[in-house]
Amino acid sequence: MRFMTSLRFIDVVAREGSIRKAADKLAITSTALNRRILQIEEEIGQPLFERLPGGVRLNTAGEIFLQHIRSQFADLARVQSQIADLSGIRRGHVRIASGADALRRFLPEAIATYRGAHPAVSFDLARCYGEEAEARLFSLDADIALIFAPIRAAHVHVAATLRQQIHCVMPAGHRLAGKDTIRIRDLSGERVVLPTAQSGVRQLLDTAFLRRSVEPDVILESDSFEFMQNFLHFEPAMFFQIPIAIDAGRAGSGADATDFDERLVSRPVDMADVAAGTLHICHLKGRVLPVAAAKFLDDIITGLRGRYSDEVDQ
Amino acid sequence: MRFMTSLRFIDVVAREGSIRKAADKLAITSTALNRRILQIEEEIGQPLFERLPGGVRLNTAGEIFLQHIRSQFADLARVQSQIADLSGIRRGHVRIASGADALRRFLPEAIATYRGAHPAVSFDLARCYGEEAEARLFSLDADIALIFAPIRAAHVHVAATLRQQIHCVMPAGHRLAGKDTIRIRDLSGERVVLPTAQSGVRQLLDTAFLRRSVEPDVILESDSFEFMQNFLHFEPAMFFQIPIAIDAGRAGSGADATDFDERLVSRPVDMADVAAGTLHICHLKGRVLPVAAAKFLDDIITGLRGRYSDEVDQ
DNA sequence: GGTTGGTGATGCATTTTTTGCATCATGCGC
DNA sequence: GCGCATGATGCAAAAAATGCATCACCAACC
Repeated sequence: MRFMTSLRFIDVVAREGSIRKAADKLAITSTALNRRILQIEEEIGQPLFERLPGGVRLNTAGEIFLQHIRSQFADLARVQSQIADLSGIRRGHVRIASGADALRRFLPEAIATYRGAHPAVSFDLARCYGEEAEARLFSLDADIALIFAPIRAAHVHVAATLRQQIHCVMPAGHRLAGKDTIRIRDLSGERVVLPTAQSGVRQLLDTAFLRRSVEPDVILESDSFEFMQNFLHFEPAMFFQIPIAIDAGRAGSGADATDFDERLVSRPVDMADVAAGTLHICHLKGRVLPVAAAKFLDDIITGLRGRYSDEVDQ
Repeated sequence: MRFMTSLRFIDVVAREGSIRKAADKLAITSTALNRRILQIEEEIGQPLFERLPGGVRLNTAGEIFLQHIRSQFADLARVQSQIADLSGIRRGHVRIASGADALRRFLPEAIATYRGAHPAVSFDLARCYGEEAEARLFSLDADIALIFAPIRAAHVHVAATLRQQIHCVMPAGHRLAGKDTIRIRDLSGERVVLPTAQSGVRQLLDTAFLRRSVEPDVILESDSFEFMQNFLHFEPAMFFQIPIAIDAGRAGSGADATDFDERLVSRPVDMADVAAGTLHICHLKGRVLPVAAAKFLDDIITGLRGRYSDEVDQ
């Protein structure tokens, strides 16, 4: 889009914090970029950046203008997908910000299913924690966010929620593997691997341990499910996750997904000890999503409702 | 705004229905304009106009894209006014679509008052009937509309309403001038001047005449209050209007404005005969108005509430 | 049926704009 | 004070937009 280049340049400069770095990234000279910015500032009638010795930074006017630029880009993408839609080719691009939970099994299958129906739609998947996911919605870097944590910002619209009980995962031979549900007090002194502090699962667990005055033996912290799962093959510890990280979420699959590592078992934590957390499926409030994103959002909500009808809301 | 020119060109071409005419209006050659349009169509990946022997017309993709362009312009104006606002100079531009009623006394004073406080704000005032006013909101050619008629379109947000009883205006010596309220049956055979069929006042009157089976002697139709008012100096007829067309709407002025022609009197039509109409003060639903427009809207609603507290809603 | 007057599209020379190079001025950290 | 980063600016080259002349097309009209 030729007529948008100058605006895109401003976005990049703002992100890089330096005209020269941005120029590198954009494969043009810093002088050309510098002059484009000076020109736009002149047209606006006010500077958008403050010049610091180490680079540039947006001033207030710049922040307002940048937000406008980003919304223009998002809107243009929506319009393009709408236009492409009328010619029958359902093409488009969907950008998702998701926590590691949903990203593991649920989204791969959901996206593959969607792409089966609409092969011209491409996806962009960013793994991030709640706060960053919200920021991505706001900066229009993501269309849809799946957040397993409380929603902080008022500008986020929650399209659907899914209640998820925390599960313990442990080797099949673990002394607690025989139980149907795990009580928090069973974990006292037990070797556990915790997710990172930013994760929603971790926050629920911390609350529970504190409330029940239980102190497990925390041998490791990780933000990678794959790592934790493989680690359990070598040391008989346990880690925690929510069902959506195990199930693919498709209707008809069993309580545990068929291909979940058979040497491990997953048992729910008793609801009396740890409250169920909530997976929020959201987008930016007041924003009209591109056709593809809106359709995909609709599809995953419908899919979840089919699989977990009781736990889905809105 | 250099980076918006191509988009503005598309808007003009769509309005003119011809590349050459648009080129004239834009003071460039048709070839340059033609190529800009071809280039954008190429960037979009689809034609936006269908080429007809007598010119061009938007196709569906073009209509979608044009709507996007207009919303971009409106949004840019808002952003600019927001930016200007931070530097203390409260500058801006407010575009109003209004019926003749409000345009007569109310808006001149309201605008003058506002400009007294914010001299850098300029105004644009288009006189039009209900449907056109709604269209102007939709095409983003107006920020605010004052419509004395039912709202038809769903995309219009009504910020406030003002109930207005219809009044008869007649020479002071008219045989009905002595009455406090006028009954519709009093008008049977009476010489009256009616507003044009599109006006909200006319529609209320037509209903009333029909319901009461009263047939006045319609000697004239006009859409100009000034004309009707002056006409009454020469022939003892009567015409109809709503209070806001007489009052300036300022708190503290009498029941009739001080400078209302003293050879004429205005008497309300009995409420049993003609229902009060509603003046709608509205803007486009979902749109964030520029600072100046939002402030002005707020001001006039506050002003009306002060003057007609009982009749103002929302 | 040819003519006229309108439309948008296109090749080529010209003008305008943008870009890149070299250089300057400035401020921070060592 | 020196080195090293930053953004700004003068000037020439490259790229893009523009204008002119012309073509192809269609509808209305004589």
